[in-house]
Amino acid sequence: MRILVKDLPASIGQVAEISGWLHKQRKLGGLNFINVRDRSGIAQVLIQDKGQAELLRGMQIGTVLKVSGEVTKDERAPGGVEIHEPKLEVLVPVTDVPPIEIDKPISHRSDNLDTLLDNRPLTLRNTQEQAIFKVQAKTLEAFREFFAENEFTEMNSPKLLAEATEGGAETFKLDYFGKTATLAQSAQFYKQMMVGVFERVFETNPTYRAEPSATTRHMTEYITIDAEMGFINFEELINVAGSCLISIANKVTKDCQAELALWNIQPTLLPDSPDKIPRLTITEIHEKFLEATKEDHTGEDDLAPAEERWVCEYAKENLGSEAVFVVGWPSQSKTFKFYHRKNNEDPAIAERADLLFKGVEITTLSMRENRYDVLVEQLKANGGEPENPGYAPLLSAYKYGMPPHGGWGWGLERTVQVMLGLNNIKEATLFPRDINRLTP
RNA sequence: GGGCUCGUAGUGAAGAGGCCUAUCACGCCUCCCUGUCACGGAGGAGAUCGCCGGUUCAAAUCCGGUCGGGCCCGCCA
Repeated sequence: MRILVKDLPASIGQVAEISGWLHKQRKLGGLNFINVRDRSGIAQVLIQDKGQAELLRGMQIGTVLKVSGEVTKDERAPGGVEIHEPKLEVLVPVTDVPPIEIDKPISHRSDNLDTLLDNRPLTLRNTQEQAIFKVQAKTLEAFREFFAENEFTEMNSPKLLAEATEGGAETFKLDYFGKTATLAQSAQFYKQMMVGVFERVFETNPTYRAEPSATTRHMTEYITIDAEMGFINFEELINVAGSCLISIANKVTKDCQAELALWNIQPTLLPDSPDKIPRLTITEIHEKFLEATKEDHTGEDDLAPAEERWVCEYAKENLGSEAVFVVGWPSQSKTFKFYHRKNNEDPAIAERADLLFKGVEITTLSMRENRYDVLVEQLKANGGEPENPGYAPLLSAYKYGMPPHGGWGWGLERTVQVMLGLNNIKEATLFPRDINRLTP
């Protein structure tokens, strides 16, 4: 019966059977070492028998093997355990030489991204690549855990839509039985409608943007962690997002030590409570950045990427946090969406914040305007037509009782990208889609 | 969409007018090797230098075009 590589130490002295992929061979003549990889790790097998060694002649990395032999304690073996006097069975022979080596770190230089991504089915077998996506899975798990603890209900909204109504991003259009459908650019309206149902909802959903962006942090398809909650104010909303980041960072730090070590990641610096995550206004950041770099962005109603990187470094050095909430967004600006809520005391300011983490904008959160009449006004002011049938479901939810509410869209891949210090978001995506890439 | 940049064996790199019949490392093949773990040693195969055209006695190298990447900016998650 098969056991996993990770359980070998518990079987010392016994005959055990493992199955997996041939990951690496080191032949020393009468003494041959092979590494066998399964889902739990990599085991060393010592082959001395000539006949057994001969079974591997011509077998390439990736050959699927069943190996049974005596589990032996040996300080010289990695992990202190290896399999001796094995009986090998080739379950699936691989005789073609793989296009890429997977037993050592694969180049992540931007010039070589194509090789990394074109060969995804193989490059993902590399343990360092696997680590990225274990961290991503753990991050998702941490999100779900956080949402469960805070009584959010998980939802799923349609990605095939009749037309684009939210505005802002370009949408993909496709033929839908003779009509035109669009791919969802966000779950915004649906999660707001669901606030009227469950108060607190979240969704981990694919999001499609037809923006011709060519940067290290944009893709045409990515995963958004959407959350929306009712009966909350702006300060509370920010603190929930901050708590969420802290609990994710803590869980990943605790549960992914081996994976983080593979990428030489230092522990994340975050305060122990969300109210201690710095809040800086756009104006403050423009001014500090100007002072520090002599580069002037004052007066602009958004941050430049260089400012985002800089302010996170600044906060790390001076404020004990690698995360920063950017507040003080002007409501007279194209960054203001019609469903955003203006501050009651100062309507020139939107109740909106961006969460920057390790130099990248990972989340945008805002309070939503929950008053029907004001929403319709803002929609008109934004050039929208309330009569457009696309708004009907949302307006219906508003008309029949929407509490004060707010929420966020949180980029999963960007979060993992910065947690692992990766240069390009595509490195943190299994099968990325961007302006140039539709395969594999 | 704008600007800048890069395409050399399967992979990663060097070569920047003639020393190139293109170099190195990894991988692959053959042989040697009983404690390797980036094993080591000996030998071998593998590249019309992205493609098309031009300049030149001579082009991987210079020029133009083209195709395919990347980075930055705009925009955003």
